Amino acid sequence: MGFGNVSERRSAPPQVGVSVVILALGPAQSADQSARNLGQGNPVGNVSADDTASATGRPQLWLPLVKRVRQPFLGSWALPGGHLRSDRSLEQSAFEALESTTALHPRYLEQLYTFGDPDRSHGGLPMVSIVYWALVEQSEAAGFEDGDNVRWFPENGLPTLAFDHRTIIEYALERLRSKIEYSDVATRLLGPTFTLRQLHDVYEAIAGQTIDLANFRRKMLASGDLEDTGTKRREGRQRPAAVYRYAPKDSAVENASHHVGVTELFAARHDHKRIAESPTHHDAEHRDALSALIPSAHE
Amino acid sequence: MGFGNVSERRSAPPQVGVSVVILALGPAQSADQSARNLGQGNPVGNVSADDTASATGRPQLWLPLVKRVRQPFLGSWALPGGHLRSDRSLEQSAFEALESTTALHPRYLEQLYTFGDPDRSHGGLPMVSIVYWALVEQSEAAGFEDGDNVRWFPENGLPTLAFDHRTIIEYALERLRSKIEYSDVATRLLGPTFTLRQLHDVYEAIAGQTIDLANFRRKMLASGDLEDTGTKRREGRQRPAAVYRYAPKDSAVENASHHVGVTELFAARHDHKRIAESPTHHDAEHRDALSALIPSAHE
DNA sequence: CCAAAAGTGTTGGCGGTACACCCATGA
DNA sequence: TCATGGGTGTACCGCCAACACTTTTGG
Repeated sequence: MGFGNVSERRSAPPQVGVSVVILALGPAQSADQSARNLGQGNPVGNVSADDTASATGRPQLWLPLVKRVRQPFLGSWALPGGHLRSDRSLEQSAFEALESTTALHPRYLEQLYTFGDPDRSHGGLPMVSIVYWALVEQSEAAGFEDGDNVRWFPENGLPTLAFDHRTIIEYALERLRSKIEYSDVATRLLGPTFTLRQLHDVYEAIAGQTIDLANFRRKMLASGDLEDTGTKRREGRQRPAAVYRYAPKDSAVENASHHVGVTELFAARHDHKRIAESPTHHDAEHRDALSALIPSAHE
Repeated sequence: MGFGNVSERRSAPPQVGVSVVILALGPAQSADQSARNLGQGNPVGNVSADDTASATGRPQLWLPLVKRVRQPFLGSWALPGGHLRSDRSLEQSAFEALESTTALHPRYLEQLYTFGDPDRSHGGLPMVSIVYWALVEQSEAAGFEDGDNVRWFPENGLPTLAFDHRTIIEYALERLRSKIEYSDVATRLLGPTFTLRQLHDVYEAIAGQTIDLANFRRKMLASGDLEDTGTKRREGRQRPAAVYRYAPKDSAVENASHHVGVTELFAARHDHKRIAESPTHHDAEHRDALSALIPSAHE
């Protein structure tokens, strides 16, 4: 493939693209399905321990991928993305890449990392990829209808991916696992209301480990960020559970950057950490629908 | 300045640059000096000798800036940086930008964020800036010698900065404050060996709050990542303190991704969080001196 | 030259909070 | 079977205090 000789490629500025890792909760996958999809991809991080998760019907992360229509990696699955236009912000570009892939509305959008090593192009032009990750609301099977070149895959059953997209997805999952510990991202994967059991299952699914339900319940209720809607919801055929809504108290005045105990210093806490991944745009004067998805809007 | 018409600029790919926020410990600044600097953005250079440093005791963060030699923002201070070449990795580019600014050796290098909003160019060409942040070893005054177009500024006495570089620096400081809670970045600001008092002062300086010395000592020693060198060092003229070296046990085999209690899930811990900011290059086969600075190298 | 003072290094204890683990009750 | 609440033991941390070691200072 002739993309010019070495010196030309060295002097030319790299291409800039924006890609998105889109994550949503989906049904648990049975063991054999998982085995089929796993193929030879050999998933890395995922803890061996609990295949019981699928048995219990615990939800699972799914993500949409698109089939490449050109070389290199023609026919391989890849992250949704597109070129960066000079008149678009990075968030807008990521949002557009997301919209063109799934009809679902993102409830969270955050920059993940920028990949730009020269050897990641694998025969293509040198490419800098600014990668975002997004959370979309749980879609009951309906949202998982696959388009022509779009297909949803379970997180532990990914196909062979183009470029370094496998690494990127693993990194996005790490970020999600990390961020669920101190932010409200878990609620972004559910609908506007949910039961504590649902929230608990999401935490367990993403963390990949069991979490004591009693302590989880106590902690969530004690956080003051959950509001009882007063209604009840029945998941199975047992006793209905109380339905909650995520409604952070904020209070905005009191917790600006006051005395943060040493506890906070060693054990990260909500407010302190939320800004860790995205800059605070102090000078932003207008918040539109897009910026409401971006974590900096919470500060 | 004719950069072409709107449609040309819209269709053209944006420029890609790599900038670095370089941080180092330096002497503390007295109150009036900092007030003076904050006032009209007039730097001190190295006027403030170490008398105030030893007086107030607690060290402070300093960072080098370069004076712009072209429009826009000609004459303003800005972050060190340069254009991204297609044959350089992002880390290499950041490292080169760092090297061209200060003779100090970085002990830490991590991608911070990528800024690419169209309105940040302020009359220049649209520019995507991939920003890294670096920690260099404490330099006793000697390292703070200013070059022609390079000058060190204390973190709380920054001049007026070009573009959105002020925001970027604030974000880097947030990242540092956040990361000091669960990683070893504090040791990167000190030399290879240090007393617990020194380490404690760094934590207090960055966190901006007092930390109980007894608990700090207990926690640090209990972490198992500090190794007693056996030697003693005297800071003032009192009893000498034990000198430690950062030497993580790692053990690599045992702590891969085992049972992480719910404690870890809500209160972030070392190993779990360390990967939160930078991807793990599972396929990297060769680690050179540069990659030893990158957090992923610790995984 | 010696003793007390001064200043920091180092260790221990007490109390409160948060979490792991376990149990009880009721729908 | 699951929702909801409670209970106990342990580990960590904020806070306070005591002791150990080295130098300075006043006789």
